[in-house]
Amino acid sequence: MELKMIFVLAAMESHRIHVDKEALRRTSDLLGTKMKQLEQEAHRAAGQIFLVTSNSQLRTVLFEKLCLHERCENKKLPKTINKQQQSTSEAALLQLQDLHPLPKIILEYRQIHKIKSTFVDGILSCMMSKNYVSSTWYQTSVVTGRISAKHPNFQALPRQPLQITKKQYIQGKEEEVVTVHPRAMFIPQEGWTFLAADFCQVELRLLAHLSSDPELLRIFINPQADVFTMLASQWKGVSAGEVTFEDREHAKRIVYSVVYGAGRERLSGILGVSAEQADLQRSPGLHPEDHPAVSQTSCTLTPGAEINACLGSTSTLHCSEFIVDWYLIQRYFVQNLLDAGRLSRDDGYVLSIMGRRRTLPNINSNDWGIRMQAERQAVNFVVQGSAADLCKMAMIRIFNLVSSSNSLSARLVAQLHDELLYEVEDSQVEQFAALVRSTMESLQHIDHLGVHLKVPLKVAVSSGKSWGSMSELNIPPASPSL
DNA sequence: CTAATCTTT
DNA sequence: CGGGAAAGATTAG
Repeated sequence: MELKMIFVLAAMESHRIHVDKEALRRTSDLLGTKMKQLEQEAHRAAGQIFLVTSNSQLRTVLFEKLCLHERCENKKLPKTINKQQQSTSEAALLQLQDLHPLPKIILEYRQIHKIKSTFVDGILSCMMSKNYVSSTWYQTSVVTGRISAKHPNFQALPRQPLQITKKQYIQGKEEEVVTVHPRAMFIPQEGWTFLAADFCQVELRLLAHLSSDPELLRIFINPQADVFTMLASQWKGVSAGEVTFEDREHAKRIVYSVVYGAGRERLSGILGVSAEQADLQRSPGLHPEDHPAVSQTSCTLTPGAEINACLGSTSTLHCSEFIVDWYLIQRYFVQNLLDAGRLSRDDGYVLSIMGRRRTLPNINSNDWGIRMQAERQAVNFVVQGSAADLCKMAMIRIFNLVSSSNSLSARLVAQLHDELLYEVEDSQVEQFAALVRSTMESLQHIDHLGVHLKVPLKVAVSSGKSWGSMSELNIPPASPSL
């Protein structure tokens, strides 16, 4: 499979992705002036001049000059990993933001700085005198078998636009809100359209298959609404239609965090609850040595109620009429992998669905922390690695179909792990969309590799005239047998 | 929780 | 002056 991938990646790498260079230059200037404003505000708030990008200088201002840590003894402020210094991380600044104006300014500055340096100026530097980019793609740099991209890292461009308020110094003008969206800078060539095909909840479907959890299987076998939307709607107590992008994303993070073994600290952070709040009761019946992450913390999502994080209780996240015990899935998944022969303790390796292997020498370590980390990596590898296998197979099959076609001219532009981005001639969009979707969904069964997933694969297709403005494309479902 | 890349100090 | 580690941002599940 990886040998066949070489041709796919070579074709993708030689494709020129057009960029609106002028728009990129304009946003660079815009963000530059905004950052200068924020820098001045920061200096004024601090009462001195300092390098806003330097965390060590910020630490001096925040804790030695303003002594903000002395004013929040009830809160626990994060420390740096190595030395036991006060951290200037996002979590720390969020704790401090009500005590002083400076933390908020720094948070906004960092957000804009990241966008400007990496996604605006960074992309510009990848273009030199051209008006297009071509990433370099790697097949061997990710341990799970995913592919990665460099210069630019196409897989890490912000998905959400950034809103910034532009201060107007012209009399009679109101403040102007401008949205900056790096993805919108990428445009197809004249007469062509971007088409994206996304494997829906692919890792969760693989988790259902690999764990054989009946409730999780039922969610995917029955034609259902989006799982994360359902979870988010019950969590927020609103209808599915009212769930925002952020709500769904939050629910998604909670689910993946729990199944991949997040501990008390991490989970409380994601839930937006302090670790102390998550540390209320300890159930005497459980032994933390056996299942540290799960027995220390678990979360309950009940319809219309807010999230409770508490120690020792079992965690269930209700999903409409389905009640999925994510905690239980997490707890027994390592045993599932051992039973299925996907994880070998004796030989210290783990296998993906298509036989990709990762060695895990620490799976038998005497050090509890090291051993548990290897177990989390085992769980994550089987799911993430299997998803990577599926996506690579899809890329190869679609590549071969296009190559052997007389009419199709679609080109692969990028791969975003579970999503394929193509550039298609306007007249071929619908035909190609149907082909991509049926090819991807057919990977539920791959006879010669012995792959037979217990749940169907679902693919969502969208198209647009820029990468920043893609809209769902409704195509008739594939009908293999009539 | 897992897996990456990129920029700055 | 430059290599490397650390921190903190982005992405994907």
